[in-house]
Amino acid sequence: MAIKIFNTLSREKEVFVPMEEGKVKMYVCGPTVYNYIHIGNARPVIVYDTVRRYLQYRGYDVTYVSNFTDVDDKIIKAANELGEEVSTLTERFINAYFEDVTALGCKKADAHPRVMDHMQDIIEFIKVLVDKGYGYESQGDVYYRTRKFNGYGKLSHQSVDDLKVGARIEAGEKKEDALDFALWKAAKPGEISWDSPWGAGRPGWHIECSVMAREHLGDTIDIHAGGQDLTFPHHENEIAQSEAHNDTTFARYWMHNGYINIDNEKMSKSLGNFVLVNDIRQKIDPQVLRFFMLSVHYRHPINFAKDLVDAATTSFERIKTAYTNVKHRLSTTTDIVDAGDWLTQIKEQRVAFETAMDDDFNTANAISVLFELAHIANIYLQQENTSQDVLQTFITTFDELADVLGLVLATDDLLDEDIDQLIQERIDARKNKDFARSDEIRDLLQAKGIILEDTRQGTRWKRGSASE
RNA sequence: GGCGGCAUAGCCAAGUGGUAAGGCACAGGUCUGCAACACCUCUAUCACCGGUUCAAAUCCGGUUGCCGCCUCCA
Repeated sequence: MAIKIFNTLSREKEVFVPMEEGKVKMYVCGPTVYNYIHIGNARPVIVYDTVRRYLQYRGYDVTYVSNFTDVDDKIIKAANELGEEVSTLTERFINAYFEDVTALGCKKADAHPRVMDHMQDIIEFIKVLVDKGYGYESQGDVYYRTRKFNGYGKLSHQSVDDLKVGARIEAGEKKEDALDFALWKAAKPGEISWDSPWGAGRPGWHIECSVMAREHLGDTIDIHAGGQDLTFPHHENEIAQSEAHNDTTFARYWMHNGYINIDNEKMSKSLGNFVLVNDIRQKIDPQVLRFFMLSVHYRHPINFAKDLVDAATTSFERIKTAYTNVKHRLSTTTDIVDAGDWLTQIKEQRVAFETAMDDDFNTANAISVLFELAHIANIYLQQENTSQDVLQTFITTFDELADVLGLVLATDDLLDEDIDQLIQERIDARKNKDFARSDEIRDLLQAKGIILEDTRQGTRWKRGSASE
């Protein structure tokens, strides 16, 4: 089965065929680092990390690049307000970014290029655009001549004339056309700036991605991804810049993820409903956040609300419990019986998982396969005798499929000595039918977040939320 | 004005022509010393109207409601 990707360019699911067999070049637009990231920023990071993981699971050698925008108006503003150097500020939030997304189970990209480090490349790139007639200087600014580029509007499926209706024309316009956008902005007094053939200034917002994608991945990349809102103008402009410069296709597959709402409202500063990953992950298990995000198809909107996250916590728990219970059985029994058709059943689930992921990374369905696997495992655990082979295959399958989603089902299995002792004491108490003492210990441990479950194979425990 | 998305059970959410996955919650039952975990059973004709078809949640037309982009934005 082939992987299909919904390509914004064609607005259709297309069979994914990378340029070079077995290799995928992928670029994901990263954050502007002037604050902690919010959960809306986190969605693309999680989604495309999952895309990458699945491509790797499928055997592709993936080169994954995601940038940091560390030169920008908002950054300059924030730095001024805090009386901080721009680079100090960005360094701080880049570190925070890595902490946040690592907690969310995202692997680092192969490269995390920054605008600061590509200033010369950017200037060279703009020079070429100017030489080719796609760029023009105007009072220290350099603009891109959108009407000169034939394909302008092909990603957002808008004609240049339709776009023009909505374009804002500011007073003192220095552009030839309202649709033109800045490649280079002249520095205002006191601002951080770099020397260029057009005077001191800094890059426009869109040029960085064109340049860094090219520097790290080449003229053409396989997958370019980002949030839905980047389609226009950001990605449209990237195409205009790169294709005018490189004389070839910039990105072959464009992926765009949907938005996150908070309690059914758009997350916005005016509503004051921003949810920072850094805050929320102190309260909600980041693994649950990831599970929650992946439980909805990436192109659909997600509504972030406490009730829904609570439900996700319980749901995710079901899978983890099944996993833990299989492990418990594996460690407490040595029964050897024939595997029967169980291995086939497990295999079927793996195939179902792949089918779901092949279909434009349908993680919602992939997760439902995990539930199905958990269900089958639970039924298997009811068997009098089990096969080590089957149990182990359950574990391996759980591990591998969950890993594609960046989820970890294993929990640490170390207990404090005194807790271990209490569990032992309770086992003895139950043998002696001293249920009063037995229940007392169970309540005591539950208060500490240890949940006990008695089974035919003995007492097992798991961590849960500590009850008060 | 242009482009696009969404509307599926109490809640969340898949499904885009063949008669509604999965999860949470609820109810009944089994298991258990009790419980927990789990298992079994029960819970929808898919916003509305019309059309195409042997057959539509799924295609076409229309209506209503919500949302996004066109301006910094994941």
